Amino acid sequence: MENKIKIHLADDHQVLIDGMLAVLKTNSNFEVVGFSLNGENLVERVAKNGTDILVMDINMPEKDGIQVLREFNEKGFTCKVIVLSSYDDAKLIKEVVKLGASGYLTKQCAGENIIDAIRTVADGEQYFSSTIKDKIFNIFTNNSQNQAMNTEEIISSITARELEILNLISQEKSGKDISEMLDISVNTVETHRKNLMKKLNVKSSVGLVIFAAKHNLIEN
Amino acid sequence: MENKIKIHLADDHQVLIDGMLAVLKTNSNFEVVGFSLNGENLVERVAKNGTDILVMDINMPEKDGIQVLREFNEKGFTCKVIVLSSYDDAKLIKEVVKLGASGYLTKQCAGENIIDAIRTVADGEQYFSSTIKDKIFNIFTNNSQNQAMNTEEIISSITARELEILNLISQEKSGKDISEMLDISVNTVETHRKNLMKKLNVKSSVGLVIFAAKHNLIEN
DNA sequence: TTTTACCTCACTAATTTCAGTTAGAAAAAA
DNA sequence: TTTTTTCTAACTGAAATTAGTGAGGTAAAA
Repeated sequence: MENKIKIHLADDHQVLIDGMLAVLKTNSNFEVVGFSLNGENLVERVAKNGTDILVMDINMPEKDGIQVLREFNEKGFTCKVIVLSSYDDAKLIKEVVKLGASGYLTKQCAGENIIDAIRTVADGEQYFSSTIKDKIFNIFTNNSQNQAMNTEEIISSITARELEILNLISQEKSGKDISEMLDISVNTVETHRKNLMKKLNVKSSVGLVIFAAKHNLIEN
Repeated sequence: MENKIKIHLADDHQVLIDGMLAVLKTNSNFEVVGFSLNGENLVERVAKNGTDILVMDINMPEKDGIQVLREFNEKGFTCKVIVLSSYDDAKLIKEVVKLGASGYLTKQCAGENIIDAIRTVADGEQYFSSTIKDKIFNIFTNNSQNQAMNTEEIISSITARELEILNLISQEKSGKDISEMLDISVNTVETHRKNLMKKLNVKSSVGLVIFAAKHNLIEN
C-alpha cells in the first residue's frame, strides 16, 4: 500500500474546514495533517509536518494566500498548493498561476472536484476547474492576438478607489460632489474619471455607467 | 329565461377573435352578435345590431379603440365597452377610463376573466383586472397626496422622439452626434435632453441612462 | 534597491452639458 | 374652432466634463 497524501487546509471559515474534513475523510488515500484559520506561520507549519498538498483560501486574516505563495517561492519550499477561492478574478488567477500554484478552484465547485484536484496535483499535474481554464484561455488568446485587453482584465484592473468613484458617478454625483464626499480635490476626481474612461474604453461618464451596470460593478 | 347578453368583438387578430368565440360559446347566456377586425364603422355596426357589450382591442387599423370610444361619447351611444389591450400603460388606462369604458383587461388574462368581466359589466358594474386596479390605485394615490408623478405616468409621458433621443444618449452619443444622426439642431437635442431630465426628475445624462436602464426603456 | 502601482493634485484649453426662457409650426384633441 | 401636445429652434450664461500633460508621495513588489 502506498503512502497517504498528506493534506493541510487553510481557510478562515471554520465551517468550510469542517466540511472539507468530512469530504476528505471519505477517501482513505488522504490524510489531513493540519489546518489553519489564517495565514500566520502557515509556511512553517506546512514545512514542519511534511505536508504534500496545501489547500488554501486567498482571503485570510494576518497573511493572505498571495503572500503565502510568495513566501513559498522565497524560501524554496516545494509543497504543492491548490488555491480554493471565492473569487475568479482574472488578475487573481494570473497572479496565483504566476506564483506557481498547482491548482485553482472556486468555492462554487463540488467536494468531488476538490478530491479530483488533490488526486491530480498529487500525481504531479495541474488542476484548474473548467471556468478557470476558460478565463486563462481568454486572457491568453485575447492578450496575444489582440492588442486590446480582455474585458476580464479590464475589470480587474480597476482599482478600489476607481471603483468607489465609478459608483458615485453611477449615482449621478458630479465631480464636485464626489470630491466633497471623499474629501479630495476635484482635480483628483477628474483624473480618476479620466483614467477610468481610458481603461474601460468609453467616451463619457455615460459610457462608464453603462459599463458598470453591464458588468455588475455597481450596487443598486 | 332571461335575454342573452349580446356581445360584439373587435380585434385585428383573427385568432384572438376565434379563440374568444370558442370561449364565449361555453356560456349559454352569451351571444356573439358580430365581430370586427378593425375600427371602421364599428360604432354604426354596434348600434345597429343592438349590442349590449363591446369587447374591443385598442390597437386596430383604420380607427383605434380610443377613437371609437370618443365617437361613442360624441354620438351618445350607451353600449358598454370592455377594453382588451396588450398594453397596461398608465396613460392609456387613464384615457380609457376617462372615456367611460366599463372594463379593462390585458391580454395576459385568462378566458375565465373575460367571462367574469362580461358578466360583471352586464350587471352594471365595472371590471378591471387586479394589475390594472393596482395601476389605477397608484396613479390615484401618488397623484393626490404627492405632488410628484407616479413612475408609471412618468414613463408613459415620454414621447416617441424623446425615447429615441434617450436611447441615443444611452449609447454614449453626444448632443452633436445625435443632432447629426437625426438631422436636427443641437439646440433641439438639448431641449429634448432637458425636458427628459425634468420629466424623469434626474440631474444629468447619467441619471437619464440609469432611469432608462432600470425601466428597460433601452434596447441593448 | 529599484521599480511599479496607486493615489494625489495642478494647470490649460476645448467642448459639452445644464438651466431657464421663449417661441413658431404642425397635428391632434376637446 | 380653440386648445393642447409635440417637435422644432434659438439665446444666454453658468457649470461640468473631457483631454493632455506633468508631477509628488507612499507602499508594496521585484
